[in-house]
Amino acid sequence: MTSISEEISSVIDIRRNRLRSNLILELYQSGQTSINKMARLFHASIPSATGIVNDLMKEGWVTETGTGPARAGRPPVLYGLNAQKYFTLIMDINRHDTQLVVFDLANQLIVKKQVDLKLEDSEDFLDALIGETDGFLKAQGIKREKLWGIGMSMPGLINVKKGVNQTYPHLTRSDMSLAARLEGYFGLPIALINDTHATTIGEHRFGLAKGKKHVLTVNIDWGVGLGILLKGEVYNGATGFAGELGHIQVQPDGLLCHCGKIGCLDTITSGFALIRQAREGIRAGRMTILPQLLKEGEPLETHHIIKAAHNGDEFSIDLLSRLGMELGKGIATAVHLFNPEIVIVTGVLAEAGPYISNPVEQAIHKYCLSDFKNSLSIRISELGSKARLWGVQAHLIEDLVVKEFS
Amino acid sequence: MTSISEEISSVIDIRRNRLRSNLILELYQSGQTSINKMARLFHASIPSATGIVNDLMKEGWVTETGTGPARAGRPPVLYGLNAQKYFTLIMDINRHDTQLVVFDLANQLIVKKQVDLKLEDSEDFLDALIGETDGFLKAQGIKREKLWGIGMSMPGLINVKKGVNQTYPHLTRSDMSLAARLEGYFGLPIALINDTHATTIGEHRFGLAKGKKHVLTVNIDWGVGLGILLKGEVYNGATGFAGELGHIQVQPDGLLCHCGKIGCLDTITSGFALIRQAREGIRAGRMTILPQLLKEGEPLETHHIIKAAHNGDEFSIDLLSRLGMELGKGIATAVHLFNPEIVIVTGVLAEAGPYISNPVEQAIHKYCLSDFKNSLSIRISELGSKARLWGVQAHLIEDLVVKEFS
DNA sequence: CTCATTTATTAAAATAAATTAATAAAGAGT
DNA sequence: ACTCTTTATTAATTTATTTTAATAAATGAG
Repeated sequence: MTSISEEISSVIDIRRNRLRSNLILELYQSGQTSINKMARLFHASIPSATGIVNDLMKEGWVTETGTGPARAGRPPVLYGLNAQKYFTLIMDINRHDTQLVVFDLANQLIVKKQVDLKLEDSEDFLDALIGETDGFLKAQGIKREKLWGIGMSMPGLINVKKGVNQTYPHLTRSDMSLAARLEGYFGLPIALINDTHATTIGEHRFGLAKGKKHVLTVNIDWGVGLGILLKGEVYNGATGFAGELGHIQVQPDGLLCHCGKIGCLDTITSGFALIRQAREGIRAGRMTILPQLLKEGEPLETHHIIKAAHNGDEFSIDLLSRLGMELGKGIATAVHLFNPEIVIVTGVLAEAGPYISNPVEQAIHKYCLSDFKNSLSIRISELGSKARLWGVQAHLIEDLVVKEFS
Repeated sequence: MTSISEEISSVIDIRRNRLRSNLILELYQSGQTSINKMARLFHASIPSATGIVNDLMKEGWVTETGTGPARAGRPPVLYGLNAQKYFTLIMDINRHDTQLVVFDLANQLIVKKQVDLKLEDSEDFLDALIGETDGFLKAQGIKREKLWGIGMSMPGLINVKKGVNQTYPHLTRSDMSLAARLEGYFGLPIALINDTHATTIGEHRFGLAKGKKHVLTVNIDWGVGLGILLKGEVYNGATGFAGELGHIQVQPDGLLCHCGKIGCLDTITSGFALIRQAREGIRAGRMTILPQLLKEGEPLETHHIIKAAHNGDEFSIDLLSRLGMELGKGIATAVHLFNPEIVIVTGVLAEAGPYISNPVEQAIHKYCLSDFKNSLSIRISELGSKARLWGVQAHLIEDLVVKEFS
């Protein structure tokens, strides 16, 4: 026995814990696997894998989930995570609203609530969020003990190490970081992640990017975000800001961006820019059905323009097409630098479907060297916002597993 | 004993080989380490690490290299690679000439020969290269048996898996890839790598980027190349083309690039472009000492312009400064996408020192969000072309170790 | 010179894990 | 129903490796 002071875990413990966490993660990611497969995958013997799986079953982490297919002979028993061992709480926050979701460990949605909380840079926001969440959990009768941790996605430059969103500094009060405050209040581990990064993980684990190693996700919402996945892992950059496609300069004599620079991509291809362009066009007397779509006093939003386009409104189609071209040019730049296998377009503007994706694809063909194009596919997300929610979940769980079995 | 047909290596062999290759790589990269450190590093016990080191010593891979410092008590014995176990042959090829270099495993230069072979896209080139190399090895009395492998760096889009340079397709004859031909002729493993990628590895292992995790290397030569190192590893992209900064469009109404696109960065900021700009200026009658620097009939080259700038020639300084600004703008784009810790400028134009680096830095300040700048440093390489040579060497050895101890 | 301190070496003991083998179980095909 | 094939289970055996401990070696400090 080692004394408490010299709590240096032994080599054997380290290796055993590594195997345990590998197994848990594999079970989470694959859904279910046989012992044979796991043993081969992690270079362990079958008895030894069996032993660990049995331990994990005793501890309630793992259950038998059925049997697999067999060409001949006895079919393998499949094991999976005990989906009810813990639940997770996901807070998905954006500028329009906030979703509170509870998942089980099989990514099954348990309960969900859409809350009318728009992200803004104030101390009050976090208080309101905590209040809403508390109410939600109480109403649903979900005890803190049944929660494994909290995952939180939001737009902005997120410094993961510090647990801070630098785009919304006022969410951090005095000396307590955003993550620390939530962690303190709920007594649960928090995983903070940028919304586009989360989407990328979701698409990689469960969507169009499954099995791919090099993936870009373009998220067109209020601004333009780029999610990057390289060698099968999310890439964050040195300080977590990688992928700021929205603030590369594309027009030297363009408009002033909210970031203070001139002619950023954001000033042309964001949801914000689209509305501005539409308003300008309407004011200039362009023919369009857009004004008719608005109720008395209702402000113009992106979904109106998308709807108009789907109704054949030439003006709206034109706006989306121009936006797509410019966006495609920006994506072409990213493609030259990252050389990905797949680019996935997501976000509110992805609802515009081919009105966006066609010009994007066209621009990529125009601006990319053929060497890049040949190995590249451009797709509109099929998972939609589910990618982001599942992405946060995957990120959270991967984080928790490392913590739990360190 | 397992029969030959069922050569499935056991779990124990796999683990042991992994530890062996880890140790060898660690010894190569660190130069020398103590057994204690290695055991801790790779989660093995001291006796077990000792055993493997002793085996490796018997096999001639490892030698004692001295003793390390000790605050108190017996100083640790340090072990290192046996530098003479094998030598490596490095072929460093570019459009001006070719260098043949033999290193030992401690990266010490054994012999070096500069060969007057300019890279060109023809079958003859490879024959000439093989001939020169043969002669070089014979003249130096270096037997094939003493060589562990051959590392080869050259510009162009290199498909590592296929062993082909797609920019110079004629180096590949009929059905034999470039790498396969060399491998066949010399009977040695070949590691092919893009020159800028090699430079990046060199700077990371032995230069300014040592210890950094996220590094960009900008190589300004005939064209603009970008070397990318993320999470401590070189990043190649899905098909090995990542980092084609030179062919992102920066001028919608610019010049036609040799790649067929319009207004690529290459058309403004490459060595080729610099000479074109200088010629145009001279023809337009700009005041400059450039013509005086040229001997009768000598063609203008980049080093003339750099020399003129160092002599205070305003025209040349102006040219370099404009080029630096444009290059900096391009780098700013890459910085937004990769969020690196350090950007290292290398290549022939790096010789221009502050005439290039100052405007580059200025442009980055102008075009980068402050979040990126705060954690970023821009440096001119201190290793120069040594970075590339050592980079190829490191790449080759890392490759060989994996092959040798699989 | 002696002591304290640290690394090295070696061997013995203990443990963990792999390997092996034998048997059982669960289907699929004939 | 029987064979074939594969997985599962279990136990015995063997091997590898860790752990422990005791001793030796190397150095600096007092």
